[in-house]
Amino acid sequence: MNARDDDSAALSRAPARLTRKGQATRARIVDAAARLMIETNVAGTRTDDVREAAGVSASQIYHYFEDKPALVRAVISHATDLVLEAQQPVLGQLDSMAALRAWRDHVVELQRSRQCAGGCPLGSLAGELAESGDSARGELAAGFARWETALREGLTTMHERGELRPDADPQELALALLAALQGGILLTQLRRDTAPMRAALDTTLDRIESLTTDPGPRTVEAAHKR
Amino acid sequence: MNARDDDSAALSRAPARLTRKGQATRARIVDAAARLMIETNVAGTRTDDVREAAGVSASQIYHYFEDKPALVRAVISHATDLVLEAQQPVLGQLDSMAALRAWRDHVVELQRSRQCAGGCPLGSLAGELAESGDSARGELAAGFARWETALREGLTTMHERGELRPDADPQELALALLAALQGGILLTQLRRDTAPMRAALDTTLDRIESLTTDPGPRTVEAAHKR
DNA sequence: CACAGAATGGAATCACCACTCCAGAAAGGG
DNA sequence: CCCTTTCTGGAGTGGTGATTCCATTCTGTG
Repeated sequence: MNARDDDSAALSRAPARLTRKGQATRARIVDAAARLMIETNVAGTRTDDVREAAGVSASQIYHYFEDKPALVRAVISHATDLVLEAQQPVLGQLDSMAALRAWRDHVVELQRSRQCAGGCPLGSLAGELAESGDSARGELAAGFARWETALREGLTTMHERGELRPDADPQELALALLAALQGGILLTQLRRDTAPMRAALDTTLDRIESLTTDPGPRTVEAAHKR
Repeated sequence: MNARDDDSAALSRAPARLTRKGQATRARIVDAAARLMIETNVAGTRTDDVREAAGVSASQIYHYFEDKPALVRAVISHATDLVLEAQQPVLGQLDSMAALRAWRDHVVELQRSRQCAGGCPLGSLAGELAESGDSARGELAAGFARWETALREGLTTMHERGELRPDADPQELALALLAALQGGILLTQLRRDTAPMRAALDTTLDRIESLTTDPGPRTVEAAHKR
């Protein structure tokens, strides 16, 4: 989704120019670090674990990154790419209730397939790093902003087409959807059960559907009032 | 809310009987540890920080707790008490839309008052410890279960009174509300702005209101269809 | 008030882990 | 194909932080 992968500057200590081989090594380090840090946690991941998983020597890591925090920043950015990619292609076309419901099914299935262990890659990094410095927090906020944008664009399209009532706010609904997903996954992770995330997403989607101008009798409200 | 504060057994290494003075010291340790671990994070909180903040000597901590994980478990339980207490008395009577909206205002104000820094005490512990062992995860799940119960009871009361439609599910709505709050706070923490948590909570509360049997023209739907 | 168990101080230990150093191999541009 | 720059291996090392030990002082009870 994002060829440059992460930083534009100042994240690496490495020389300005990276050899083809160097780029590959750097990518392997970020990839391995991301896997480990996301599966368990950042604090518990030692540089030596990364070293082994990436198949590099100790000095490599410090050849490409200033220090551990710099590596963590690269991991956050990479995690954002992973999360957004994992939701494609459906995330790019969230402009109908059917697409939104399909997206919901997709993310629920994603969690189910990993036995509800591990949270959202970006969300679990956020929980651990939110108060560990402004640079990490900014990186995380930027990641979520990209995600929110994807959600908002679909809702905005529906809004502009007149499929959502004029008084509906795509921005607010996108935020609510993202929050419902994050909170839902957290509870799902703790209970090892998808019920919380299903409840959270369905409730928010039902709300969105109730703001739909579509005359179809699909909402609970409509069914009730009929 | 909970006099015994946390464990019933096996959390302490301390002798079966605690002196009055011993109880006070133990409480001071848990209290200091909780403050530090919640404000920043668990991994970054050293036993020596706790020692200093609690005004005890190093051996005290190990007199009362097996090891750091055991202390962390006690902190989780204590954090649950703190969170639930901070929402009283409104949390105990969430049996009307007015009460729910008041609760929403209360938790938003709570975040605003701390400049949106730091997440939910229980939520941030959860994000950091969810994959750090089953005992911690169980303790966290238990904490959220207590919270969810409080929310569900209010909604169940409304349901039984007939203020919510028969097809509304208090259990599901309580879960959705808790998830919206957790996800909303996480995003709010990252952005240092209450907008995400307001969006998440309002959207979920609007959904609940739309499941209300109250004839009053208070919902957006009602206003629109009028 | 004696004494057994509990509480305390603080120095010492001990493992662990991020990070450094240096020497040598590969890359790639002119 | 030479020479500069980048890449790599791997053995340190310095600091940190969890945990222990033991001597000493309190507490509460019979």
